[in-house]
Amino acid sequence: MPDLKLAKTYDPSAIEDRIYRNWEERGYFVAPIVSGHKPFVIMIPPPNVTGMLTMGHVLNNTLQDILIRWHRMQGEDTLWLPGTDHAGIATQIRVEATLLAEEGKTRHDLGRDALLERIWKWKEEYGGIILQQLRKLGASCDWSRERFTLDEGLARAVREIFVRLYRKGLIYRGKRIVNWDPDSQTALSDEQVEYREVDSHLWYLRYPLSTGGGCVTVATTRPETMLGDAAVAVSPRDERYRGLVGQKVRLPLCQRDIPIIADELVDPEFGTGAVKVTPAHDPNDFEMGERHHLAVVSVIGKDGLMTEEAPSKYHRMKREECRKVVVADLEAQGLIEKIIPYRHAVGHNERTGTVIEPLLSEQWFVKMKPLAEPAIDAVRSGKVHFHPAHWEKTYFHWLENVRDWCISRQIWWGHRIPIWTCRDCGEVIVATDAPERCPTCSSQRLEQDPDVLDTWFSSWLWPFSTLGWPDDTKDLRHFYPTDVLITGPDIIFLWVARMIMSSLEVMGEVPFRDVYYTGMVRDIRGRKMSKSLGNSPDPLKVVADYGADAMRFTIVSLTPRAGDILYDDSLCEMGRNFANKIWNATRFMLMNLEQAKDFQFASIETWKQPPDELVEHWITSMFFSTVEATRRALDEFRFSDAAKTVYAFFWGQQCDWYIELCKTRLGSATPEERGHILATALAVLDGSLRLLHPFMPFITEEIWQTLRSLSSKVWPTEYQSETIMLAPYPRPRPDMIDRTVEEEFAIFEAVVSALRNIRGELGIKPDIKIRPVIVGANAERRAFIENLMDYVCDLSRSERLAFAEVKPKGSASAVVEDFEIFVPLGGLIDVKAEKGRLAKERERLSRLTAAVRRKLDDEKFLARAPSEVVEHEREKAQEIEAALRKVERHYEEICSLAEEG
RNA sequence: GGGCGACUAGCUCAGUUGGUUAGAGCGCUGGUCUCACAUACCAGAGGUCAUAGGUUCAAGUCCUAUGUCGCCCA
Repeated sequence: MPDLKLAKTYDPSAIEDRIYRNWEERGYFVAPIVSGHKPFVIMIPPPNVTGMLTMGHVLNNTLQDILIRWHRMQGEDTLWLPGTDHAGIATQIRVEATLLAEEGKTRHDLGRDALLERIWKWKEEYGGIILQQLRKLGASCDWSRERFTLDEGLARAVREIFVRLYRKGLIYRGKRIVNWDPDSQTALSDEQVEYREVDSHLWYLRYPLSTGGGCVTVATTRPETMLGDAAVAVSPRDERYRGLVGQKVRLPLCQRDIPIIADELVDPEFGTGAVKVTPAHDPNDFEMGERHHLAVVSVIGKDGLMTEEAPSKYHRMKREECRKVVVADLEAQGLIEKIIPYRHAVGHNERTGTVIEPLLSEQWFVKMKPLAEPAIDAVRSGKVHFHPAHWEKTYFHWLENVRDWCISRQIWWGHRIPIWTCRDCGEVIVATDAPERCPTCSSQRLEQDPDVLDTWFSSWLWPFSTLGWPDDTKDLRHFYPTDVLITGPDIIFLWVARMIMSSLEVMGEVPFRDVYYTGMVRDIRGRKMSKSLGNSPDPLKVVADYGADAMRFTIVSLTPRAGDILYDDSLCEMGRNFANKIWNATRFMLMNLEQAKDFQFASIETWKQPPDELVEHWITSMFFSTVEATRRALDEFRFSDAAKTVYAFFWGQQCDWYIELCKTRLGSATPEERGHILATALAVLDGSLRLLHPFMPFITEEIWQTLRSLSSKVWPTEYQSETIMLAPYPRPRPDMIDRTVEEEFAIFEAVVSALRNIRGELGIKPDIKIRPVIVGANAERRAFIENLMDYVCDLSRSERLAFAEVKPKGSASAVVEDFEIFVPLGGLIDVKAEKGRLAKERERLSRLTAAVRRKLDDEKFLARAPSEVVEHEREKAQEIEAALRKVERHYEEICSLAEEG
């Protein structure tokens, strides 16, 4: 017999780590492969290897774990595959910073191989902390299948798809304007650039006409780039400048003559209608430059400093400084017409915040159009569903306007581009494995492209590369395609859309059927969590303070169906209190168990039929109603509904009513009866624990283990499972649901509530027993109440209820259904309080009556509303009006009593 | 500038295809240490559903406009 003396309050810190260790050691997380079994698979969105756990991760991973545990309990071959991505730029920057701080060296001092060695060492030592942190949440990931985007297997997948796309002509090299990060000294894709509103200025520059007479004024947000101007452009429809097109201006500070051109791209409304054209430093200008065959003058270099193509005065100036100097120089020459404050969007590196420089550069690109079309179809045709569905619009809009993807990065940490060039004959070789010699000239002097690939170029293969692709592995055959993806909408383009594209391209199948987008976790005032605001809670501290179950349950209950989630640590009290409630409900049963005899336990789902006893019949029906509602909510990704449904049952029904009623029953029970009562109560508890397990894995396991160890005799087959993790999730039993019993029980609840209301409102002391009288109950109702008499008395602290034809004088009163309850209070009655009570009730009923009458008096309503609705309104009117008449009579009597008194 | 979303009790949110008396948790007020739990129990107060129109017999729910806030794209 185990120690049943549970602590009075639940202490999660004492058990969570122990339970998790046990789960992991026993291999419960490892996904089995059983032929014929239905698999259920979720791939974790791999966090950065440099990452630390945030509340966003908590939300995201809790939802994944709920689905995973739910399906695992249904006997499916359930795989939740964890891992991290190598976060090319972020990781390299981090190690470089340490290198500089500790040794005063740059990466160039160290060289490529040595730096990579350092990064790997850093990764082994500090990388992937977040995966350790996930264990604290109770995440049931299959750690035996953990992957890293730089693993050899995933590296092969990256090279394989590169080669395939290259050979199909979908990967090409091109010279164009890219998003350049001058700090990290690398290109970025369009999706990695975040546009932020910045308060700046609009500078109006005067460019003198080469012929002498007059100036053209251009407006610009970037005066320093004027050194690289190749033209001035106006709209072809702009009358103001018609005569000037074809003429030239003399570019100040450079003394170059540049043409005035007309181009459709120019917005005549902007500034003066004339704009400067800098093909090397603006994507639109680059396009214009190509159309008009303009010179490309690169005045800003890859290091963010002014180049030698700029006049010598400005060489090696920082771009920010150069702006000031150029403006001052122009000012000195009287060439600044005006400067006005101007707010506009400036591209920043979304991770580091560095201001992006549009720069002409040669890079590798993926041609996206051919990949986008099947990806659009996949969602449009319903092969992939988005939840909430409105994200489909965003997805379509991006894919329909998709631009080519710049995939090369000028850093060292990442997948090296599998392209080699022969130094002797110039042959370009693309291969999955490093070639020995040039296939054309047999030279061994081959040089690999120095660049690496965008980290997302490995992440977009995640759903299948993690399972072994390009090999035909057992895992790939059994687990692909996956089922659900849970992620934030911020990476819908960076990741979700691209996974769909790559999967359709190489697997010919969608990577997942459902995508659930979480909201963003904000602070309680609705602000983004950020380091500088100091408003990001540490999830591990929350776990220490409240318990992982409490945090999980709270965050799931808080997550809305659409929109962000406003979070504060103190909200976790809700989850903590709930865990404590579960703990104490169990404690109650175990404390009573000691006196039970002939204890026979059977899982609630194995019962052949509903119990005969009314209370048990009712709680069984409520339980299976809850099972249905919970499963339906999970099916539809309504996580908070699911959590609240179980909560409402456990607390509102099981604890507030069922257990309270058990107390009454146990009070007068024989030892044999006690055994039966408790076996039923424990069966309901067992069922609700299994229902709750995906949400609160630790406490449910802890209690379940206690239940399991209670008896070696008669256990349901479910208990042959060593863990609740693998016990069956409660199955629906529609035959056990009885709406009639649920409705009947509601009448019982109403009687008790009415009596409690009278006690509470009239301030009747708890130790005074009341003697209620029921008037006007028909034989059926009377029998029903007689049957539940002990319960009513206990819950309302009443003497045995009497039935009468005549109402007792000097009573407080209430109307329930079609009968009346009176509580004679003799001299004790507080007439004023009772008058107030009745007046309030009268008001309420009058308002309702008026509303119903308004409808029933409306001929159009009677004529046009469906007959059921009209009928329903009629019944409602009768009921309410009957109740109102009774309450009015009671009110008058109380008033006359007051006069007598 | 274009698109998307949100607006329901003091706070955070439910409210299924229009039709039971608009709900929950927290907070608040009053009462209880009632033998599982004061992280609890019992009772109560609190909402003209952002605003203005419209459709309909009927609108928190559908349509239009406006406002406020948030996100995405340009």
